Amino acid sequence: APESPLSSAEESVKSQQEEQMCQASIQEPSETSESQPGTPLPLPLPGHAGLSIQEMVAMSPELDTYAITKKVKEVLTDNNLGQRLFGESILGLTQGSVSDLLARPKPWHKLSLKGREPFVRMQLWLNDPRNVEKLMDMKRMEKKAYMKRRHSSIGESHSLESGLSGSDLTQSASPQNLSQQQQQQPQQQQQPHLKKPRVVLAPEEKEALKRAYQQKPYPSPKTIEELASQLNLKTSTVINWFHNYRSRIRRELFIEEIQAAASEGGSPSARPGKSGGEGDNSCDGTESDSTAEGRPSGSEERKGLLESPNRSQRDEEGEAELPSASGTSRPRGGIIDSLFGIPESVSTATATATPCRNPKDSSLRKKKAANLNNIIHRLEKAANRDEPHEWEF
DNA sequence: TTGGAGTCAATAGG
DNA sequence: CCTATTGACTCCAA
Repeated sequence: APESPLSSAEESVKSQQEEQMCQASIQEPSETSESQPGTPLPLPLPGHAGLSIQEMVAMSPELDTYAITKKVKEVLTDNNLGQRLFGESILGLTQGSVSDLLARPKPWHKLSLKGREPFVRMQLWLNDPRNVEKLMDMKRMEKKAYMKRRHSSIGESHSLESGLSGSDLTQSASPQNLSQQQQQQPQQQQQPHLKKPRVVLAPEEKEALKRAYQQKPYPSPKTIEELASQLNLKTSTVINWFHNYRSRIRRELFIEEIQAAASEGGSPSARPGKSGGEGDNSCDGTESDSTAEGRPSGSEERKGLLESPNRSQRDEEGEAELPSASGTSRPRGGIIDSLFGIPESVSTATATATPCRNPKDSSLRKKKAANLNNIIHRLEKAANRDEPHEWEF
């Protein structure tokens, strides 16, 4: 049993040594009851020397988020466990968030401390030999509770809203999120039930916004107002749209970055065939002549994500022992080291074929261009200059 | 204030 | 049921 060639050239970037632990505090549930070996607390984390997760996150070595999510997805589907259950009981997140995280994990080095938390939890969960078993138990319990509920309380109604979830998991809002409830605008709100309509932008509206984005990823308030009135949308909707779009575009870039890195070197290379362009409007107004590549600033490094093509990957659950922990960068952390001792399954996963799909390729360029615009925007801002024209006053 | 990071939660498809 | 998408909101830092 040879060890994995490993290597994974660690990079020793400047990595930020964040040792600033702020004493917990934060919002721990402060639940009254507590314990019970192995049960339900909202965010149960095995003993682990009593470290809080935040501490663990701070001490965690670099994790391969892509490999982790891949493995988690595999385990969940293989065992018919849903994202909702997993998210609420293991990560303390809602289904939608879990879906997003699993589908588009950001690279470790681009995550904030907070953003790393779910990945640390996932790794911890993967390391737990009884993870699946435990989740399945919860599933059963939930079902039981559900059955009981609908059987006995048919005429009863304690509902106001919030429907299900009754389960026992209780706790859904573990992390920080209390407060806030519904805060309706102080404008005529008579009945507590005025659901917000949930704006749904029409395809043409999205197209228009995307077009505007290509033109100016960071529109001025004035431009935003114009867009809003032209499209007949609330200003805040347009603002939110830009925030969200920028953020999501950025994330896709990270992903492509990962895939590119993963398939560097020997892989058959990406298929140039661009087939299918998917509707994206291909219009682009912005053109920038220079697409000169080259990393703008030396901010990022070239991560050594290379992996070696593993021949076979067998997966077996169970044992997860790893002889020695590779000395990743973090010096300290004996316990941690073992906690994160990657069980092989995960580390192996990485290598496995990355579906080098290059679904959309044309969009890549656009995204990169947008990224450049982003940088330009910042530089301009730093230089204290804004849009050239708009000096009016 | 502005922008970014994380999430929530409604909702569209399966 | 389950998962994916996405507008809106909270927190935080510059």
